[in-house]
Amino acid sequence: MSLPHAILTALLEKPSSGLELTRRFDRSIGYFWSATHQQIYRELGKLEAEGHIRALPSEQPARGQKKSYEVLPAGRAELARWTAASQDPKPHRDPLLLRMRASAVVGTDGIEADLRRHLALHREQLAEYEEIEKRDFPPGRDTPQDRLRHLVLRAGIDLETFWTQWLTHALEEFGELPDTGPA
Amino acid sequence: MSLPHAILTALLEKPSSGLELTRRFDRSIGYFWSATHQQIYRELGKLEAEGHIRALPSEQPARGQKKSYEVLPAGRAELARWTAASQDPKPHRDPLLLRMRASAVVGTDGIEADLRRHLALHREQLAEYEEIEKRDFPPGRDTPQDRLRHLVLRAGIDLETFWTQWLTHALEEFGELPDTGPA
DNA sequence: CCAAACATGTAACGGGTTACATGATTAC
DNA sequence: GTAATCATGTAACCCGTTACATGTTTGG
Repeated sequence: MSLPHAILTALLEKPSSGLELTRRFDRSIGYFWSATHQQIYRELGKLEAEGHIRALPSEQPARGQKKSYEVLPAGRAELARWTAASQDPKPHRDPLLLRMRASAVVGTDGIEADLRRHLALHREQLAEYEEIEKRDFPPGRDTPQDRLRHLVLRAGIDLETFWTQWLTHALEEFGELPDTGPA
Repeated sequence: MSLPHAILTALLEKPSSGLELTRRFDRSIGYFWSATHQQIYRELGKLEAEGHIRALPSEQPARGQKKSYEVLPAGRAELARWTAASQDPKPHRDPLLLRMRASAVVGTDGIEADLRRHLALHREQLAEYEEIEKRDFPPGRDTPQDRLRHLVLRAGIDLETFWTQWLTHALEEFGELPDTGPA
């Protein structure tokens, strides 16, 4: 039950249409909660039906017409409730680690190239985050809001740093590993 | 499409019944791919229908009776294919980071306690991983398989280390943060 | 014998993914 | 005017989650 709350947060930061939300989910918010436009439209419908958001009065007939939403007090209250509620951490699910474990059984042929590809992708993402940090959080001015958002970005940076280091280490091991074909 | 491959890996490491698999998914494999017994039974049925695994010949009538499976050559081939195939990294989805971002908008009331709880949980998990490392990967003896499995465990250790550090840092910030009520 | 634990399932639901459909606006 | 793009939506499928059902073995 996180998508509706991700949308409420985004709409509180700035009222938007479905497609604008989709674009924002490809950038900042999407860095730790992604969503496709289909999910977003479906969820916007639900949130409106529940009285958590409403369409800004311009009353277009619908299809093909831009429709912007804003958060209602009930929506803000629901978001505050959810944010403060205790939630158990969900177990990770990482296909790449699974493949590493599988390769210990069926052999490492072919996986090394993909490790390199992932390493390149994580390096790109890391560079992008660091660019954002430089641009949006220069030393000095920090409101409490800034500091919270910076913390979230730091999580992204540190996670990407971890992956680049781990993948580098893994590839070093592969260099020394005698080629294990299928057992 | 990872669960069937997680099961194939587990069965190759050691033929097992559904419940035994469920227990192993609560331990080692579950550290990066969790699954409930319902998922596992559903998937075992599919894998058997596809000819990737078969029940070990003891031919019990079914309900309440233990039924063990082993991997067939077709299953091993499918696992090798999947392991070597290129896969895009899936975007993260982390509710806690989402809540941090939401708390920048609706206020931080209530979230601090949950951050402490998560910190304690990640510390526990980290200690457990380090225990496993000490027990299963003593310095010295390392077959290629050992080194691959150790790499996977290191990923778990480093990820938990990241989270404990990040949460500690976040809680320090909270100590200095003037209480931001709902804006 | 009865309760607890073991062991295998079924059913319903919800969210995420993919493919497709359709109307409006803009650029050439 | 027509092709590309913008914008909103529908439909189907798969997987993960939760609740429940049912039979078997073991311990007291």
